[in-house]
Amino acid sequence: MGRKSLKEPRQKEIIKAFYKVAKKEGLENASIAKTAESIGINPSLVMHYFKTREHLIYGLIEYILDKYLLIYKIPSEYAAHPRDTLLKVIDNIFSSKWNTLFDDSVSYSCYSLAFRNKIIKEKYKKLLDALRKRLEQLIVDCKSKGALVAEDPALTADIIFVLVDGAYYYLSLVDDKEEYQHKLLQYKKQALTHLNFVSSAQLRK
Amino acid sequence: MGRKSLKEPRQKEIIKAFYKVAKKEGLENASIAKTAESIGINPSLVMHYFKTREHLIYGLIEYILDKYLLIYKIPSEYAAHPRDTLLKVIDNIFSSKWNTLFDDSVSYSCYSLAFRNKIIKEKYKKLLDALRKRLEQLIVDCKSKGALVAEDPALTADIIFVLVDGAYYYLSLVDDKEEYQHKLLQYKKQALTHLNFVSSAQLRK
DNA sequence: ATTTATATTGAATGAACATTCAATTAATTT
DNA sequence: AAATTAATTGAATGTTCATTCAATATAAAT
Repeated sequence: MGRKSLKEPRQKEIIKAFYKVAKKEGLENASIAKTAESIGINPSLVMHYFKTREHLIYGLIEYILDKYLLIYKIPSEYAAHPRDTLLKVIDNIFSSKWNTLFDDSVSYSCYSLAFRNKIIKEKYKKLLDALRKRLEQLIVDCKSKGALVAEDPALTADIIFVLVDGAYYYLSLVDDKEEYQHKLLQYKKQALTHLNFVSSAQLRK
Repeated sequence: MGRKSLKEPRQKEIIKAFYKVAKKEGLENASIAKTAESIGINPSLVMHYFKTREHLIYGLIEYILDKYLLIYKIPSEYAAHPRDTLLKVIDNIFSSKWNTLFDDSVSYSCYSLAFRNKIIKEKYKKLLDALRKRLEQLIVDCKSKGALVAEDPALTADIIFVLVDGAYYYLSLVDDKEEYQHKLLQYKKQALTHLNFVSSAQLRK
């Protein structure tokens, strides 16, 4: 009996609002008051659903992960063939789609908190590992079909994401659109080289 | 006439203090009051030398650059041979020396500010480019001695730093010492592979 | 010793902050 | 309709913050 709980949807709503404020003004300026005001609720309500501001940030990191995992969502017409799937995912990673998933500014700010907060560190590690695991699985699928050569799929996936993270670390500072596209393509080529795809000619042998 | 200016040394002293506070409590918690107190001066004095807190951060970024450039300082016994120099620098980059240069937490926090502040963005871009340029020069030196094959030294240097930045992005979240060392070695090998050194056997030909 | 420029202090400002607590409102069950 | 449970509000707390301004102290030059 009693009133139905609105906990889950409310929490998600608050996290989304918190993210929006952080995106606009920076995580360090994203306050509970601003968050509450942006969705027309009382600041106390935020505190009701999140013990502290830190807990709100924990929620935000889970939200980041959900968003980033969307790079693995690809149109169903690709999904039938592992090779096409993997190539499409690489396309997603090295394209403007990456930036539409989640604001890098917020992501880096959350990341920097990991250095002084164990829980955040664990959550972020989990995030990076989740992204790697999914890519590893795609590589394994390709390998089993003979579409590529990979001695150690986990390592390959890891190196690819090292490239990705390093790439956007630099690219985020590049304003010139041409330079941006040029570099992005270079980095993508690097990643593809690493993936060691078997050429169609070789496949036919 | 009038009193001698203490501007430069005082500014540097304040920046160092600011860095120390940021290292300990996080950049977002590094206040002018705490910084001033840590070196026993009045907060107003900080404001006297830095118009705003932002200007203090600008100074901090220049300080970061100075520190990071120290990876290129190597013992003189290596300096005679480009190959040894480059290898030593790679050693420096992929070793615990990297972390002693500058606190990653502070660095990432500054970096994240680039997304909402053009000046910081430019300064950080300059920082990354400076690190790349120095490495490029080392590669060019090696190339001219025939110690390695590099079609495009600038690109090679860029890719190496993409690997470095991506590597530490992940490694900063790894607590397990063994895993850390293992991964670090893997990443270092990647970097060395990219450098395309000519083997001593080939050199003798 | 007076002038001059800079260093340094001290007090005050108002704004924003996270968090608390008690009170009220709204929905659901018996 | 009475009881119950959760949602939501409102007011208040004390702290910290960056920044300001005027006042004072100190050193160098005339």
